[in-house]
Amino acid sequence: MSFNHAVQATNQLLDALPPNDCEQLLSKCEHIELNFAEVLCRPGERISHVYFPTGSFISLVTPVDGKAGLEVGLIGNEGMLGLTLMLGVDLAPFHALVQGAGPALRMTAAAFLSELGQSATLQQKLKAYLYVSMSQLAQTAACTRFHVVEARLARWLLMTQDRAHSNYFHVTHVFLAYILGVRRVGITKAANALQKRKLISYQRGNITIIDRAGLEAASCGCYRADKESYARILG
Amino acid sequence: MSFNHAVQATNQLLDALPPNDCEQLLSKCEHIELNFAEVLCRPGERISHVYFPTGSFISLVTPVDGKAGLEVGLIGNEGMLGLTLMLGVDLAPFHALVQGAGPALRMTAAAFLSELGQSATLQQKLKAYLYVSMSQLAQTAACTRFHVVEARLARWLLMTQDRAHSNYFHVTHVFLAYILGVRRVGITKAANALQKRKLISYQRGNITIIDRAGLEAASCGCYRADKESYARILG
DNA sequence: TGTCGTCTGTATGCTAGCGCACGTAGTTGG
DNA sequence: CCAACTACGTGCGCTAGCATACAGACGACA
Repeated sequence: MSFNHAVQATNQLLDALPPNDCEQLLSKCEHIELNFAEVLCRPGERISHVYFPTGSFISLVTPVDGKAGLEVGLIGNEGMLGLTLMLGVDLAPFHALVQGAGPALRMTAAAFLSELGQSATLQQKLKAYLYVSMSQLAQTAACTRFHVVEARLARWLLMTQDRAHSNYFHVTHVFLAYILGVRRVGITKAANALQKRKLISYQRGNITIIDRAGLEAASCGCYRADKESYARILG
Repeated sequence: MSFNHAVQATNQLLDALPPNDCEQLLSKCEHIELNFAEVLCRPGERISHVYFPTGSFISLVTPVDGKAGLEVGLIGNEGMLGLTLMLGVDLAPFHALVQGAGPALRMTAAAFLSELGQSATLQQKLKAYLYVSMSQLAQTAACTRFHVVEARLARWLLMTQDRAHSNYFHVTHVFLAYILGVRRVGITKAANALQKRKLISYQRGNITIIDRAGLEAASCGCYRADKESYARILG
């Protein structure tokens, strides 16, 4: 089966820059391919590179009590990984793992910081993106506390569909359980419920979104809230 | 009963600045008194002032589904409110309400931004503080998901004791329930359990921490994690 | 001193999600 | 073609926390 990504050539943060800045930045980037489940950084470790996903997407997970975890961010071609470098701290705050394989642009931390000093527009954009990331982190915290697994799953599928730029992607129940901080069985039940309602189809990790509108209705308001937050600040 | 605050004269972020920068900043501040339960800003609204608590502390709450809420940050004299201004966005991301009455330093948003441009040290400190705030936000998200109310309450009491600079402070069960995103009855039970274990004493909103070490043992690891995060980045 | 409002304690029935264990269906590979 | 592995489905007993309701306790103030 083909993965059918409508791969985006570039990254929205970079696209928004003046042509000169953008070209300059691209000249410092290398094109790489991210592999599924690849770990790009671990909490507390040095950040060696920043990543601008183009056709891939990355999950930020905060580990808890050694074993469990909770996703606190999802980065597609609308964002970047390594943002915290611009706060003058070169330690990664979260676990970053590749959720959707595909192309990305990569840059060394040093090059990134140097470029950041050159382009005021880049700086401004990234600050805005950081603000949005914080808002979404808080939103996720609240969502995780108050909403049932089924709604949270629906939200996650929508967010992922947006970042995969495809109605098809691959992710197992075990993985989802880790991401959402619940048991695998909880995901199985929720996914089944969504499937019975003809919103998605699901077999051995291959997810297809069938009814996007229905899925939005099944999700909690957090999905919409996130989109609005993004649009208001970066739109 | 006296509130017995060992009131700190100043704010740690300001104290860490070179004397000149600090004086300059203080000259732009006004000394004010924050009242209990006072709302300093609402999500989506313009930020008019930034606040540096000295003897007071402030709770950041993200509202959810109109009614409920969840605390995503706690600001004492180790931090400040209005940090996001330095990201070039003048909209408040959260609800800020005064949790502990007392003195604070206040500055207009415009003055803050202007001063920020003058002092590189201030900028660097605040960026580091922002990084820590983000880490703690993620920690709170995970904590809220995985830890039981009793442990979360213990953590909150410790965090608050640190910021109140006193083993005595005032907060009702209803308030705590809102902050921790649980029912009031859940707080009642948890607080009772802690009281029976002689870790705190509690009557009509008047809390006294009796056994700090015991409380630390009763809390989840998140309290320690937060402190370590703060110490590593800002210590 | 009584009354009212605020704060805390307790009871009952309910549900989402947990831990554990086992069963089943596709997939891969010798 | 069989074995091993991966991924999904189900069942059972359990617990934390939910919603609601009501009762007692303390304090302020008339």
